[in-house]
Amino acid sequence: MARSGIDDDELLAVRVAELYYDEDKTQDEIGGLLGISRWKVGRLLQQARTDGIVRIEIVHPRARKLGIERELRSRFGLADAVVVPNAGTDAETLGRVAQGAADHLTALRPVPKTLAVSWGRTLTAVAERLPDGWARGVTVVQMNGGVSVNRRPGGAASLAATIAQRASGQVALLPSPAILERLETKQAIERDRTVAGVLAQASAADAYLFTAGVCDAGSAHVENGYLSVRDIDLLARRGAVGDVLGRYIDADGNVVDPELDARTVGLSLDRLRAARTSVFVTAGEAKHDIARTVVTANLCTMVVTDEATARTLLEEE
Amino acid sequence: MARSGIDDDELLAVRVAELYYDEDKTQDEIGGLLGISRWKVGRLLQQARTDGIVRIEIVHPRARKLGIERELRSRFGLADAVVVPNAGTDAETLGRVAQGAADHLTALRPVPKTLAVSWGRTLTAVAERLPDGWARGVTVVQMNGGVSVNRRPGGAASLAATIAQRASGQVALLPSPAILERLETKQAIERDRTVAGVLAQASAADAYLFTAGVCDAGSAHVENGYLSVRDIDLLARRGAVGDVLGRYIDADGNVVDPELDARTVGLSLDRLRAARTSVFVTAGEAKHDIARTVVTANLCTMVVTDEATARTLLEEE
DNA sequence: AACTGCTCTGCTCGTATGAGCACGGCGGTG
DNA sequence: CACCGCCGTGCTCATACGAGCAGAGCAGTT
Repeated sequence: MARSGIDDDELLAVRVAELYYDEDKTQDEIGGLLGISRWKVGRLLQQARTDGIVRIEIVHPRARKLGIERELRSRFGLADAVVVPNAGTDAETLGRVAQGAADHLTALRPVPKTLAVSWGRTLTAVAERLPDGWARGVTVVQMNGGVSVNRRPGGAASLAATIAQRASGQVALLPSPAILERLETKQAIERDRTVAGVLAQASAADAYLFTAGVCDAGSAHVENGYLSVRDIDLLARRGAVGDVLGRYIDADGNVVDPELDARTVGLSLDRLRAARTSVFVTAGEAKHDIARTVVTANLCTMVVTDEATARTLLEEE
Repeated sequence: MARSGIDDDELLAVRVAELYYDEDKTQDEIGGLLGISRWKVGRLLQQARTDGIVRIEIVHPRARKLGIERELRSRFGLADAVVVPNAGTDAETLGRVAQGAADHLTALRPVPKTLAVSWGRTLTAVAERLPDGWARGVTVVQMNGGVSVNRRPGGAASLAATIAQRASGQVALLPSPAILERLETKQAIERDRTVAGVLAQASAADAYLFTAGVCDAGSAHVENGYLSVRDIDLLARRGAVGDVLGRYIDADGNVVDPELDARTVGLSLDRLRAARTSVFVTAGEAKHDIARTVVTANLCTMVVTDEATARTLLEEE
């Protein structure tokens, strides 16, 4: 049998770690027990930690991966990052990420006077988890068109309203479809006083909170009739990896179909890119590609996500 | 959504644990950062450890489960116990247990002058892992009959010889089958000077090293023709859970078939039970039942096994 | 209201621990 | 052989830490 590469010191480190962590002995006691100096015991413990013999893990739904967060910040020049451990199911993971985003938003300083939001299942989950009084007097503004104003709880309007209400603030809804069939209609809607006002407010927001969608037939845009399955297929063929604020982009962050983009109501990606504070929330493997795009194309200043997504982002490019 | 029972202090504990273990901050720093006293930080860390929020794990093939070992000792009044973590496969787990047994044997004090051994795949694995010079001048004696003297390496004889050789000692082989067809033959063999001498030596050994077999058709007794599949079936029907030194016993440790037992060559279970030092080595789920019997029937003073087996033993009876 | 028991807090103090340094052995080099 | 740099060791010293205590709040009881 081939000798495995187990060093003598390594074995000693294991013994020491057992005595220290499992048996709660002091380093001094261990030294006496094993016939080595207490300093060597300390060094072995350090070695055991760096070699991964001793693994310290924080097991909690609200736990965060600070090491990965640090890497994300430095690699992508982000102002902040929140990474939570994956759970057993995607739904649970989404819940954790949403909770992380809610916590992050609550702790965000300076507190935004105006917060622009997009919509989607992810943000709905975030809104649900914001505690009452997470902030005071925040005006919440929709920044892209979407499902109609009075919809089931969980719709775009309800989501924005919930966030505002729990901060005892106002909400400014954008009464417009996400994408219009004709350019002229879109231009007309944008000239509407209400719509123009909301967009102007969104443009001047202190902070942005948004998610991204994947480019597939299950998208909310298809579900709501803004796009057909054929449109999606065509976009994918042209390299689209997903959408941000209803705008479909390729892996480099460029708009795939400028004509379609011109018919899309909402803030421009350039405006988003210029924001001082924009929080991107994403969870799940399906969104890895679009997440990579959002982060590398500098569409956000902060990201909230799960560990698996974060690790994918950090894989050398 | 139902509020989960996550207490405020628990969240704080998670936060504290992250800063302490992931970020290597001091408790004082953390206190300043979170606006609590450093003593509270210390208390939260303790709480986090006892609540299982912080899990410290020693990941190494040679690692041991000292906590479980302690429980085994106190529950069953054992002189010592060695428990190693399970590996991915049964073969690997067996290797770890064997390594644990080899380490334990090497460290055994007082060093036995005479060591009686049984045989089996498990003990073969132990012998392989004993380092040269694990002891000096130990006489190794077989304590039950078995496969013939000169067999493939890994056979009963080779196993005992290996153990002796690596301790620069002598070996005393028991030249006898495990089970004889007729009682008279067995008695005749026992009268043989060599056999009687070896058995007497084994009877007076300072320490015993043995394993147990399960009662199924794959047993070495069937393989070697000492028992037929029908015999095994019959034994199982009469409550046998396995064999120790070739003697089949039920869950309470009683010999199942006295007539068969009388035809079995080797130390009696009572002699084994009376030993001051007897090390029982077992690995794998298949042997859980017989392992429980050996331990509860006081057939050993020390046990070496895997974590899964140990946990099974500790389940309330 | 006064009392009592309970929990939670922040403190004092002795101890355990980690950073940094000086020493000694060891192998390579002129 | 002397020399030198390197690694592993055990030390000094400052500091982080935990045990255990005393006081504050708080609810229930008389």
